[in-house]
Amino acid sequence: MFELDLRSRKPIYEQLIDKMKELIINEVLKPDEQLPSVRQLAQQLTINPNTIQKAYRELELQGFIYSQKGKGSFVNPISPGKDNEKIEQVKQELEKLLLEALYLGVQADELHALIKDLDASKGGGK
Amino acid sequence: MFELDLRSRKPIYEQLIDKMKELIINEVLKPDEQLPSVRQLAQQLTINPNTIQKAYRELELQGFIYSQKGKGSFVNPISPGKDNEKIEQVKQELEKLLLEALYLGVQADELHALIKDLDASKGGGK
DNA sequence: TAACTGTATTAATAATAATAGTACACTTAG
DNA sequence: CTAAGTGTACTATTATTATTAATACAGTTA
Repeated sequence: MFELDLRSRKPIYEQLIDKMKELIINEVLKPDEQLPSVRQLAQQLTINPNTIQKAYRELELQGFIYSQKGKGSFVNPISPGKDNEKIEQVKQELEKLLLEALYLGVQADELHALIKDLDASKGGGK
Repeated sequence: MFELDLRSRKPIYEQLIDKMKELIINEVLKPDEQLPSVRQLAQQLTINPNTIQKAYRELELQGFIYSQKGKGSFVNPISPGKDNEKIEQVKQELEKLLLEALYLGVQADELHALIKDLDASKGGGK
């Protein structure tokens, strides 16, 4: 389910966070679906449970998952209009990247087309 | 010219890279304009010259600046159609962020509007 | 020549990432 | 209730990376 690059300069727990976010955003992991447990995933990836926990803690902070003692960790269903801070943050990052793309010569038309495609395939599996 | 957060978890040299890219992309720093020297900027920010050098080296690798022994470091004018790898990389990051925005409920229309604004103000100062 | 530039190297320290081991509280199936 | 699973917390240790420090060298320019 996960592929890690142990020799990357990017910390393992950050790679985990990115992969998880990707799976959640692409709805491979559905709302309220249970994630692999800290120990189970650690064994599967042959890394330390503490590293998994660090990733899960961060994902919970960012609002992507929720955890319950004794039960497990689950995908957090988005509550519209609730994550205003997060949305603003993402918009800011987007603005920076969009400016960079335009600076590099990417045409606005191409960006519009990209959005259109992504929006169309939203929720539609892949 | 630069504001650093020394107690941030983000390394100083990465903060420097981000600030520089921002200034270059927003054309506050013009093509072929000379950047502050390694030692000068280090003294101004009261950090080590090696840290500045590390940032400059990375910026050069990423194609944003070029450096010449004995002369200085300068903003690299973009050469259209040359930075294909970089463009692809930025597009990939963009796709991830756009998906996240859509997942959080941001409307496609809003994204289109954002691009339109950014594209319109391109090169027009701020 | 003198005073700038970038660049390279080595060493030491500070900060962070990752592992290891243990413990506790909670949930659930038996 | 018990056993085995869950998340969570904590301390300690090691490995990796970031940062500083001090030089040194090569090129440029007034």
